[in-house]
Amino acid sequence: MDARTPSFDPSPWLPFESRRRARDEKREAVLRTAVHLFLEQGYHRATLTAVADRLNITKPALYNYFRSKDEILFECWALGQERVDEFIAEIGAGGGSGLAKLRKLIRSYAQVMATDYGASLVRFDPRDLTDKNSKIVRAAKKSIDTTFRTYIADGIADGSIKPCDTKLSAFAIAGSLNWIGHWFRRGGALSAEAIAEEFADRLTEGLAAKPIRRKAGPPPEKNKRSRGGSR
Amino acid sequence: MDARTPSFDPSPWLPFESRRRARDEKREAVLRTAVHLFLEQGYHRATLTAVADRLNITKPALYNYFRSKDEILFECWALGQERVDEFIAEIGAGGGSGLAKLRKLIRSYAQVMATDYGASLVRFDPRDLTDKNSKIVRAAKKSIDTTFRTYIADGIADGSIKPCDTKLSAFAIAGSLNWIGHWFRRGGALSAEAIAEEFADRLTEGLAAKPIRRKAGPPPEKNKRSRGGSR
DNA sequence: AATTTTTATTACCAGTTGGTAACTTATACG
DNA sequence: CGTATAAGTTACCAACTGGTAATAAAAATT
Repeated sequence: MDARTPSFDPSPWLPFESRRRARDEKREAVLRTAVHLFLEQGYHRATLTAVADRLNITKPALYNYFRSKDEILFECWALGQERVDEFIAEIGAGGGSGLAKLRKLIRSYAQVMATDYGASLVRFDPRDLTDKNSKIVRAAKKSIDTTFRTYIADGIADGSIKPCDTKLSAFAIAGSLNWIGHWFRRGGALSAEAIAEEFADRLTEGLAAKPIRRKAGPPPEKNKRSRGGSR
Repeated sequence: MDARTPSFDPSPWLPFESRRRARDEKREAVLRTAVHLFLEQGYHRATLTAVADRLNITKPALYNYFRSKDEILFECWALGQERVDEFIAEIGAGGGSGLAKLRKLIRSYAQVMATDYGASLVRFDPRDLTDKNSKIVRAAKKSIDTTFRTYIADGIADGSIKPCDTKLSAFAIAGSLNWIGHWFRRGGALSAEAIAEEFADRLTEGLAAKPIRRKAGPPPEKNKRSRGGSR
């Protein structure tokens, strides 16, 4: 794990690279610890001293990597948003009907929500950020909402989705997905993938113009219930 | 921008007016102001001084009615929970299939979510409360979840709802509903009643064993508007 | 080995805010 | 009217916590 420069290293660049990498690694470690603690205790209750303690350093050391507590919060959010931007770009680049794109969106979004950085997209309060960053967050949220609505509208236009109120439908779907960030627990009864699959079906069942083709077997079977109690 | 309209003052403590209102009325006024401010600024950013200011009194005066800030928070939550308990009792007392009960539940829950006290059920963090109250909140949340699951299971049992994963279905529905507390704005384009109606349809469309009977006319039209609030 | 740069620590401060004590004023009541 | 009680106000504090020198230690560079 130690990326220290080997003494026999011929390149004068590698030391620099490794140094930079070490720094980035530490920065990331701070974020990982911070997002975890912020989620666990809540942003306001979680102190920087507590974050530092978990990293075996002291509070002022954190200021070598971040300028302020709210900057850390913002970076956590940004990492989650990055994931979202990625798959949205992917889906946008690919083809398919509006319904198909919507289902992809749901699947990907659900899986991101099941991660710490993903949860930070909905569990943190933008009002804790600077005005500037708060605006960025709001714009991103708006953009996600627009994506949902666009795909739904696309689906209505191409006939894959029944005519419906795009705004309310988008809210309904986004609500179910965002909620994942609140109840999902790693290692629980449900895997992120299973949730993603199920939600892609469930949340579009009512919207699909035609019944959704299942992977195998005839439509619904027995009551497949999962063991209760997570939360 | 829910404007603070200084044109009229809902506070019982009018600057130079008689101060002989009932104690309970004042207590309620504190809660109304507090829940509003807590939602507007977030619990931690909202100071008791700010709450008091809006009521034309000073911070220590608040302590005539409440013992602490977190007690105020808890009472706000409790008022919202009271509404929920009420309609859950009502629905439980009435009859109907599992699907019918579920739809009633969705309708009522959606409408409560569109109120300040309702939103406080999902916008406030139980970790800000004392351990004791925090437990009460968690128990209540669990109970709501159980209600959702029970109605779904009832529906499956009586044939009104297609076999499905009760846990995930409950989460999906609750998520959509809880999300209302985050985006709903009074005086916006959508009324609480319209949202409630639409959600009762949309969120059960995929679950219903048989197509839902609409109030009138053939299935979906473009941009259908649900009108006529029941209840 | 000496020097510069990076990284971490100790010590500390400032601003905020929930909460309290002492005191004052208004209302109810005998 | 005079007294008791409830309700408000002013003044204040204690504790917490984000953030900042000043400084030491470690690492890289020369």
